[in-house]
Amino acid sequence: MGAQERQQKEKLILEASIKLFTEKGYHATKMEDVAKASKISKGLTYFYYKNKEDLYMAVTKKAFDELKDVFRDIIKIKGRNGLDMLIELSNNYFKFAKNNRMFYDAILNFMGLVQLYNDENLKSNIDPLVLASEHFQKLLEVHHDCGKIGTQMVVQGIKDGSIRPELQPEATFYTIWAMLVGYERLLGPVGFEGKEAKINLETWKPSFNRLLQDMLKGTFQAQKVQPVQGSLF
Amino acid sequence: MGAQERQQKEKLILEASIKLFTEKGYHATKMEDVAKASKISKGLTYFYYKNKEDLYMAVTKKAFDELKDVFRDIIKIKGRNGLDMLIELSNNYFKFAKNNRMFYDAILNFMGLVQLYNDENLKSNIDPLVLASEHFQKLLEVHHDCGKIGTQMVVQGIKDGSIRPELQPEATFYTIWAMLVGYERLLGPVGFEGKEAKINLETWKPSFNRLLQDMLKGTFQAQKVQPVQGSLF
DNA sequence: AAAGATATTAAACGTTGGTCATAATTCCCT
DNA sequence: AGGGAATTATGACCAACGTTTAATATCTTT
Repeated sequence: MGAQERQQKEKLILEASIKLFTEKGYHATKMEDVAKASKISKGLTYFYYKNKEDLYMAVTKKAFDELKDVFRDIIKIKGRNGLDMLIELSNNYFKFAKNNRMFYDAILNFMGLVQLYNDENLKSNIDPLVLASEHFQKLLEVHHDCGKIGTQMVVQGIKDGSIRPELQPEATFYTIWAMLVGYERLLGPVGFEGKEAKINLETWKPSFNRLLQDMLKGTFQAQKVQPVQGSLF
Repeated sequence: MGAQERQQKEKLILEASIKLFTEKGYHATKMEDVAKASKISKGLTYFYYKNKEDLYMAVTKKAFDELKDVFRDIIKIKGRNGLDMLIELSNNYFKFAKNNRMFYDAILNFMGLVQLYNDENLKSNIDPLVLASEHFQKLLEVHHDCGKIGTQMVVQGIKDGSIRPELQPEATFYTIWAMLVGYERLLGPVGFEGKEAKINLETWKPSFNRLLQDMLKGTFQAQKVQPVQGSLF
């Protein structure tokens, strides 16, 4: 069995675990379930992955890859200005979070891990085996890849005039991404009843797009807007 | 032992667990550790809390209470306009997340749970014992309390003229909160090296405050800003 | 084909969340 | 006060599950 076949087998286990994690969640999925679904013995999973959490890191890597595809699908289409790209990105980002919840949760979980990782006092809370694992290390390398693509969109927008030139591309994009993270987590599930309208991610989108435009084009100004639900700015 | 003393004992267990969760994290803290620290037997902890996760829900409730105090401390000081309140709130929010990481993580974890809870397909992923627990139910009731206080700040701002009157207070506040959530999670740990400056939560704050003002006052407009680090808008 | 490296298994281990039978303590009624 | 019911408390026990290990099979190389 060469490196090729080994990768094949790793992939088999990985995909079985993705299926199970998605269906039942991380905790409800037992290592034996993964083994059974991969048609191997339980022990062998520990030959390919250091432990359950390491396996989850591999899943997380896959999650970032998928998210990166969302970013790439947008930037690869030519003939659109940067601002429009960012607006579509935001829509697709929410779609991704909704349709790939397990992946998205893995990404957020990793962001939490990074917080521990960057705090010397808390680093010890991370399982040493995970810390040392190649999957985790790889994630530390690549978890800004999406940010890099997004930054390109801002650069593009500045070039084509759809975004104010005095903005710092990288910082600007991370600001937008931070908004997306917050919106999804806080408003995605809420759907609470405001006094004037039902508020949820769907009714919010127009407001968000508007905010984005105002921020990036610098055209924000007080104006009469109809008090229609979702029309925040 | 009346209801009073029962509460006392619950509190004892709760505080022991808070201490341990904070020190070692949820998973590294064993129920026996909690029992030992509370000077009771392990079995008894299951008399007062349905299971470990239920105990964690009680901790989460405490976390929300603490966060609510942050909100209240700001609104109770009179003589400031709504916009200034929101700006100070954002500063204190980040401080809270940093200085009470375990609590803050509990809050974010609960937000994730709410996502499952509101999706009929995923509701079953929540432990039935937790679903039925009074602590979880209570959380469902109160987890918007902070939002209500924040909304009051916007209302106040509209009244005193520091915030544009056409904004919907509730929707506006949740937009701000969503930003805070995203900033903290995404940028808090990052501290990455941008091309022009080191970017982290600290250098970001001025930009964020500026963004807040522009959004709420409607004074956003293209203008020359020095390309100083952190001065995004 | 022997030696060595790699892959695979089944069984065993150790930890730990959760349960249970039982005991101690408190409460309440006559 | 006495006795029985209700409550509070214990710690041994169990089952589940992540992880390890020792033994075996398979492939690779020389």
